[in-house]
Amino acid sequence: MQTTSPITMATIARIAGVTPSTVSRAFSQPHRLSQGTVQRIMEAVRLTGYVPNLVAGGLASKRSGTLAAIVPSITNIIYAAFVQNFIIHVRERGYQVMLMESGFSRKTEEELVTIALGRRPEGFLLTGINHSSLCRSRLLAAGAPVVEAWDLTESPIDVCVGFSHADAGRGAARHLVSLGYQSIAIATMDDARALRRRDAFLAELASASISNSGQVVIEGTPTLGLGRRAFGQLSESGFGSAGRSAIFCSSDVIAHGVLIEAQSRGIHVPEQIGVMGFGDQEFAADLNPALTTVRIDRSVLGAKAAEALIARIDGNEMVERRIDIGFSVVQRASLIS
Amino acid sequence: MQTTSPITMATIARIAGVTPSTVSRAFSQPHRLSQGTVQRIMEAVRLTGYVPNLVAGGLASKRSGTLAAIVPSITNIIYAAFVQNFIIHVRERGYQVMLMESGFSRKTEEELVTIALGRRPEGFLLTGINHSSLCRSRLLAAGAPVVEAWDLTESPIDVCVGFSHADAGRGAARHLVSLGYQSIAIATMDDARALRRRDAFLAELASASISNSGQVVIEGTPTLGLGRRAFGQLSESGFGSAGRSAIFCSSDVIAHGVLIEAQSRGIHVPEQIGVMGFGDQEFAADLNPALTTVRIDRSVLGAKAAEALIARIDGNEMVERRIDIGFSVVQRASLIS
DNA sequence: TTGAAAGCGCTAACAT
DNA sequence: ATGTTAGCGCTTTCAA
Repeated sequence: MQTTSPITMATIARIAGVTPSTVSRAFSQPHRLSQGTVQRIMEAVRLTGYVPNLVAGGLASKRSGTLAAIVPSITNIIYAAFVQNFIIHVRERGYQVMLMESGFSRKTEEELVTIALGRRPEGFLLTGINHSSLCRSRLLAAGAPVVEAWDLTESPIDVCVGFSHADAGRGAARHLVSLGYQSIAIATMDDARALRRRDAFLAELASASISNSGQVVIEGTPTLGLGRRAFGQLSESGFGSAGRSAIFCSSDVIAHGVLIEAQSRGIHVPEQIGVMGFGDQEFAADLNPALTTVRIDRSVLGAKAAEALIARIDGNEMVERRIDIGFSVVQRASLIS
Repeated sequence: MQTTSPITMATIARIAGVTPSTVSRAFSQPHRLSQGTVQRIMEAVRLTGYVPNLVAGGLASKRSGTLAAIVPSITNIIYAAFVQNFIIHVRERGYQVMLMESGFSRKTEEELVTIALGRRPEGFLLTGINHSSLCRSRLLAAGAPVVEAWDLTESPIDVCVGFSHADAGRGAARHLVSLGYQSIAIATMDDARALRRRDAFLAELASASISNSGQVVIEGTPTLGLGRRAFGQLSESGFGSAGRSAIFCSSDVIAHGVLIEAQSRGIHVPEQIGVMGFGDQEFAADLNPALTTVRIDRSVLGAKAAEALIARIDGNEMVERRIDIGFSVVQRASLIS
């Protein structure tokens, strides 16, 4: 479909009685043209409903006006909210985003990068710091600015913006310990970042001489059902029957499932068992009891990622290569304080 | 950023000892070339890491390989899941999707269509049948295939795929009536489709001589908090104190909020009040009690929309212009059966 | 302030 | 089976 119409810049030029280059200037630098000319051109544009072909423009100028964004999942609200903010910010700067979904697979991500490369985006937004080596090398070869979000590393492809998952895991553990919990379990997703949080979480517990009272690793996308099942398993293996117990979940959704399963088993939260989530998603504060969680500011993350990527595209070498947005623990009713 | 490199088809041609058109054919119709040639070309590609410039290709062939999709919100799981399926299907056919968010605003949608048009997508996926007249005329002028999803109309721009919201609202009302509910309230979002469901819902109640026992119209995006508040209002205005009561919510998320608020007020569902949602989102079956709802098959919707759009792009005029995917009522524990 | 000319990197007849 | 020749619709020097 050549869509729009056979109306091109030449058409407008003819109607306005100028040459195509003048029409081009009327769009890109109208102030450098005489007022009358610009007016005649705009009139012709209105008359014909002409919409400049950005694809052709991109080819000629070598600026596609396009950014590629690859996230693990767009149905996972945590990434959706993040990329939504990113998109809003870059749109203000005139960029269009091609959004792709890797499904947490490095292989898929690599393929998507290749596909995206074919459209010559001016920059890339990736999720995480874990990429296949072919993916890295392709990106490096392309020389396109790259922002890796949701994590930090000493050696980003270009620049990374996120927070330390180890610190977050440790922070969660410390919070539970400081509240006096002694029997602590964890229900974690199996993606790299969640596992990194888990490792630090368990290490911190160990250093506080609290033994890990149960662990469930969940595969796939976090859902209420998986959260319910995780708590079911833990509960049936005896967790919660001794001492002050709490469970840390690697996602608010899982924590929510745990809350529901506990409720349906007649186990009271936080009286009998404390529950802690991760993410501070929209719904966390509205649950009953309200969910204690680790807050990640997704809108700041999206904004910073956009800002950094655009700065890099604009050739700003001064951009910090490692932007830490931090996190915070939000204490709510699902844990006894 | 000209990204990738200065490697072009000419580079590959030189290395492989052929002309650029041969290289082009090696990608588009390798079977029409001698094996040796293809091999030499692919070897050169591998060697250099060459990635064809689809932007240039699109310009020359007048096929951008791109589709524009505009949804109300990507953080609303219902649209995210739908568009996710759509994307998966069209990718199989080699299409890239530029995803945009209208925020339920017709004005925004119109602007996005204009922006998208500049990139000459081969087709459009829109949400709903309600568009500004300028939006419609631009699309018509462009002559691009358009699929309007999530609703049905006798006069689509091109083709529509969805279900009857009036039927769905009526169906929900009938279900409640058939279960013997006599005091019925509704909590609805304020978007056009939800309001259409409400109107049919209330009309059906009236024709069954059941008076509407309360109505809350909610603005914005459905959240648990809004659902809780809606039930709070209803409850405080006396709803639920007389007769067999139920509340129909225009979204599962709202219904979930209602469940939580009822629980926190010590009101038992379904014993004291029945709750019915809309959408049958992933979590509906995992709530406690499991949520009765109207099921819309979002994966079928996404698939059908993709299928229809591609058929239109392929010039198939035989495509049905009105594809009804229907809906069904799923009875679960949140209503007494 | 505007025009002329030369591509951007590729595809698509048309030849051979 | 491959090469030649024109563009696709725009931007961008370089002139005037």
